[in-house]
Amino acid sequence: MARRSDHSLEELKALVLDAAEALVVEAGFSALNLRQIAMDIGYTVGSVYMVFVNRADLVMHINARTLDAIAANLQAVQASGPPSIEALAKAYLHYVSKNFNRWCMIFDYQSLTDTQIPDWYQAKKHVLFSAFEAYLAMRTPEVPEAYRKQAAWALGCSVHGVCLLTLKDPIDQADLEAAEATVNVLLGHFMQSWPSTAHG
Amino acid sequence: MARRSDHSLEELKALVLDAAEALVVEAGFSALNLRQIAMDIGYTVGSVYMVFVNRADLVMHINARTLDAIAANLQAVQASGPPSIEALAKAYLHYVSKNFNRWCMIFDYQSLTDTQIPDWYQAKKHVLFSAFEAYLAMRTPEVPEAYRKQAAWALGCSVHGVCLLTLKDPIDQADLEAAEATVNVLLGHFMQSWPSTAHG
DNA sequence: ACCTGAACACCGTTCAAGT
DNA sequence: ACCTGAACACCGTTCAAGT
Repeated sequence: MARRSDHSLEELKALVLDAAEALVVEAGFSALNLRQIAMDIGYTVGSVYMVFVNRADLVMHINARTLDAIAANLQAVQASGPPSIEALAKAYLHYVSKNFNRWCMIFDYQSLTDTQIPDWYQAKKHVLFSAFEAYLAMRTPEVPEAYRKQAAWALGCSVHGVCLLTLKDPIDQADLEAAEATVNVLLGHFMQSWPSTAHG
Repeated sequence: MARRSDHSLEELKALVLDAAEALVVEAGFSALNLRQIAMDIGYTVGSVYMVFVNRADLVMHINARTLDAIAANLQAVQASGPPSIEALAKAYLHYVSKNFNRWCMIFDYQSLTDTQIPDWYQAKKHVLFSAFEAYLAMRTPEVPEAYRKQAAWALGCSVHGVCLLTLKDPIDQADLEAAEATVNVLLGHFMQSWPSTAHG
């Protein structure tokens, strides 16, 4: 069987990615099955290895999309209103609650791969927190950059931790509201004493 | 072959648990292999199912041990010095850094099981944050309990999030110090404006 | 009653063979 | 050059058969 005129390798890669993402959204990380993906797009398992080196690589590329989507979400919030750190956190919370399975898989990847995580992927993870940093820079430009970065990292990790421990698989409204309330308590107290004189 | 005089079922269960824990500590969640465990303790795979319902159940019981160990650690810190929330957080950080693979598996379990997580296990996870709550209760008894609980939950989630995003597999001293610094920034700012007048 | 060992179903991954 | 399909190694899980 010669090359299929149906799809280029680029297109095949996109097909695999889309099918895999659909499985994850539907039923989570454990449902990401290479044979299922191949069947869904009308190819066989071997073809998946033409466009991804292995399952971990596929997972990583789905995660990259997820991280990009979150970053775009946060940037949209920043662009479309007065600067507010509560609004940023709320946007993050909402994305997570609406895309829980995809979001969870970001952490599954770490225990999945034995090889070194590539730099471009690591960088994407940090982009998430640049929104917080930009907010702090705008509000308190006098604070040294190093301290500001650390504070943004602390806040990002915190909001993240609240999501992880407060939300669970079938997200209900109560969970989401509880997470929002917790985040607001956290940000409220933190920002009330920001900036501190003790930075440096 | 009749019942082995070697071990009672209780003892067999402990053998499996110890062997499994050793594998996880050594090489992480993905190394937890039932055939390997059986070989290590001189039984066959089937015997594991005499004392655990399945792999997820075994993982859960290892996690329960881990959570108990963390709780004991935090209680020891509280008992052995002046109350300090920084000391509590530092103890948590140190436990995580010294038992990283075991700690990580706590989250792998959630995406591992399809069945409902039992209440006694869910409760253990919350015990982690009771240390923070006890500290807040001691320091500011006038704050309403509900608000205090929420603040403790917020702080617990935050410290947790910092661990998750700052520490990675081979823990080096630099990572640990960065995590400590981040946590100190966070707790410093939060406690500086605690209690707020806006609680309720 | 306890334990084995082989079977089953199902993975990810590879690769010689086809067109 | 692209794609298949079968094989391989390795899982978790089950269970009839042994002692």
